[in-house]
Amino acid sequence: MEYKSEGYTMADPEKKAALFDQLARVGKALGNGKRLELLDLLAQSERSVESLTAACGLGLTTVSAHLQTLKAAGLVTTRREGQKIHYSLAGDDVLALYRLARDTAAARIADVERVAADYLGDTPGQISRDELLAGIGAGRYTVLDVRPVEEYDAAHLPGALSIPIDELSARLDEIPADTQIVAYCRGPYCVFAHDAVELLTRSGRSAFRLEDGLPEWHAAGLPITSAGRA
Amino acid sequence: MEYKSEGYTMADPEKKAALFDQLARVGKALGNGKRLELLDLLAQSERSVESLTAACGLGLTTVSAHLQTLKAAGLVTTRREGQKIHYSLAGDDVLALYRLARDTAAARIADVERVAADYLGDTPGQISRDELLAGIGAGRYTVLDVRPVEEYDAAHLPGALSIPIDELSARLDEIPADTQIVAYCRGPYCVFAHDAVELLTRSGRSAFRLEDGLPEWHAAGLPITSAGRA
DNA sequence: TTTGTATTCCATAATTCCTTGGAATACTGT
DNA sequence: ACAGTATTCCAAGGAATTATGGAATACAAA
Repeated sequence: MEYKSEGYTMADPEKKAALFDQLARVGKALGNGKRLELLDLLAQSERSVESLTAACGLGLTTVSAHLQTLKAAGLVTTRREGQKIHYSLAGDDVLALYRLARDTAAARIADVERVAADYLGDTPGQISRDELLAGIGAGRYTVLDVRPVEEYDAAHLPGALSIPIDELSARLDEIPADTQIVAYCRGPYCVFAHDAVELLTRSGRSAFRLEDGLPEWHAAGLPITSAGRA
Repeated sequence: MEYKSEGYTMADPEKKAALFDQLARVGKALGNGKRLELLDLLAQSERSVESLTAACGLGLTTVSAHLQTLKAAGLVTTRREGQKIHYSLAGDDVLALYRLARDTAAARIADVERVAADYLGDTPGQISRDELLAGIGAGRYTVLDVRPVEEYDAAHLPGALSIPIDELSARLDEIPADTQIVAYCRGPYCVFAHDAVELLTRSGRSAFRLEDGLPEWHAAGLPITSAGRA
């Protein structure tokens, strides 16, 4: 019994529990794999419920319910345009929170590495943001964005070429010859750049994967190009 | 149907789900009020299961189960000493994660403010870390640590005086006369400093609350005094 | 106003989480 | 070895979460 009962006036333990239960709502929102997938998508660009549904393998109403949970936790906001409602991250602090939770899991849970390797396959040659920045200055690389066009349109690395991964094999000739290629995608747990590098390498090109995706580039304070809407 | 089906080779959605489920384990661990209370305590100092049980109003086995969850998520580690097992945060990154989740909730969920006010009572006069640092240099303040002695022993602000909140009314005479008092405790959602300031003010002293607690001071990279064990 | 579409609300079943006593385990200290 | 203590494991009931169709809502477009 090291600790006294702290019984000078004794703060109400029910009120304390109510407070921490409220604070836990953010954790709860982060505590579901499908919701993390949704956040990962929203970290790229705002998207409608329908579009998110198509991308994550759940029913429409289920996705809507998850989005309600995220919204109630203050992690996402909505904007109406025409008859669609576009969800987006509520701010850069939310992106930071998502990344920190994800990276903490990766750093401290041994299983993550195993499951990630199982999903992503072999790790291709990678370069860091710093290496890419240096290489861009020297004109050494062609930077390739292999995400869906909508995400490229929302924001992309300056000077990046957009060829979505599912069109890559048919559009190889658009990539300047005799350059090294650096492909990037949504982030460290996105398969697109892995697959792109594999395909490019099989086609005889010299290709690398940027070790992080666009959200991490943005979070690092590096410049991005965004079309800006209308 | 904005997004193509991404069906070039189609990564296995089950493996993707398995990966994000793993990443979600950290969020799950943060998604329970009682576990947040435990983290808040562990942010002060390492503690045994028994000691945590006394402090949080749950059964021993319940606390043990929560600690297992936190440990499985990699957020805490254990150290045996004698017959007790001491739990502590796994690292400063875990503290950063806890703080970011908590502060995000506070910033983005309106209810938090209301429930916090209900628990903490009236907000006393507060000063920031910067103001305190400036004032210490000028010898203007007596810094008062009102947490339990064990937490003070683990780490405290340089030069702070230790008087636990439940002994404060009996030990008022230990506080140097004719100085302003700055009381601090576990953090923004701890009542101790609120109560201390109220008691001191009623006793005719000039007292303020440091707006954050020791963990935030430490996280800001400011110096602390720790006894070091043994 | 009417029609059509995107999204949310509701009810429900399957699953997982929380809490708890009692039993089992892993040590320490003698 | 033996007794004692701190902690974890186990089983079980109750509560909360998740996924899902069908109905209701909130708009926009005509």
